[in-house]
Amino acid sequence: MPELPEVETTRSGIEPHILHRTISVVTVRDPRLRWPVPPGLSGHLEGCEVRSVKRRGKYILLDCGRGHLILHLGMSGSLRLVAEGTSAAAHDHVDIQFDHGVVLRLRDPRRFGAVLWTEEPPVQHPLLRDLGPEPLGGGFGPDYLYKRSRGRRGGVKPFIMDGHVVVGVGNIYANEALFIAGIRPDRAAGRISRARYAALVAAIRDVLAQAIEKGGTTLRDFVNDAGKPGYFSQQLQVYGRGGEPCTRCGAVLAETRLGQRSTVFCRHCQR
DNA sequence: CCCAAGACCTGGCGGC
DNA sequence: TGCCGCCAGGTCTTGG
Repeated sequence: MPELPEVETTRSGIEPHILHRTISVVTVRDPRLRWPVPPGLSGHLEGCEVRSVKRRGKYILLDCGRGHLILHLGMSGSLRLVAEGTSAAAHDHVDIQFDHGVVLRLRDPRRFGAVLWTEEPPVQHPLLRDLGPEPLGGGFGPDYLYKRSRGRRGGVKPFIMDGHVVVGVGNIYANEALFIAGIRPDRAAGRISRARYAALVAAIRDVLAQAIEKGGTTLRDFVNDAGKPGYFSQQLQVYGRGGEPCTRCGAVLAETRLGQRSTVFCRHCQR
């Protein structure tokens, strides 16, 4: 999936095109996403004006007045804006057409994404209710991570990738942030000092904010709303560089698996 | 509660 | 060229 910067880039990219616009037709070509697309989705959405386009973690939230649309892009999902009448390609599962001739189109080859409807405030939805703080917002900081980590014996990388601890830190940026902070990904989360968590928090914020600023990293599937790939991946220091030299010390970067996720780090620079 | 592993999918790549 | 195993940006669910 898109990581948080890609989701935010998507959100900010679609917002000006659909905010205060009215949904005219909803087409579900394949409802088999992570959870089935609700059968009544068209009825809920058609005739609604989009009142806001927000994000919580990696969920994109459309306020439709009588309810909220919750979107998640999974591993391979993307949202694009196309002109009404543009033919759908493979994996274009859901279209949300607006009355000004624009279609918001969800493509998701692996179908790990989600399209859900809720009539409650979306943050009360079971999937969002227990999420940790936003990494770029208040409520996330060295003290918070330090306290949350006490007693935890698992590696710090799986710890910061747990959305119930902090949202939006995916595999790419977890690797990058730990490199920048000089912390080994497999170090027990509960045995890291407050000072080192301060460095980690700064690194997480830095790497995410920079990626958002650059419009999101692209590795494979992500395409922004203009249909052009992002270009941030060449700036990655460790992710995808196992076996290559560390940009700081030149040592060969180690590659291993942690929590079943590919993990790259420098044995010399990260302790 | 914490943690590791399994589950859900398709497509692209390297190796034989 | 074809087939096969492995890998991929997430995260919910299950079992110990």
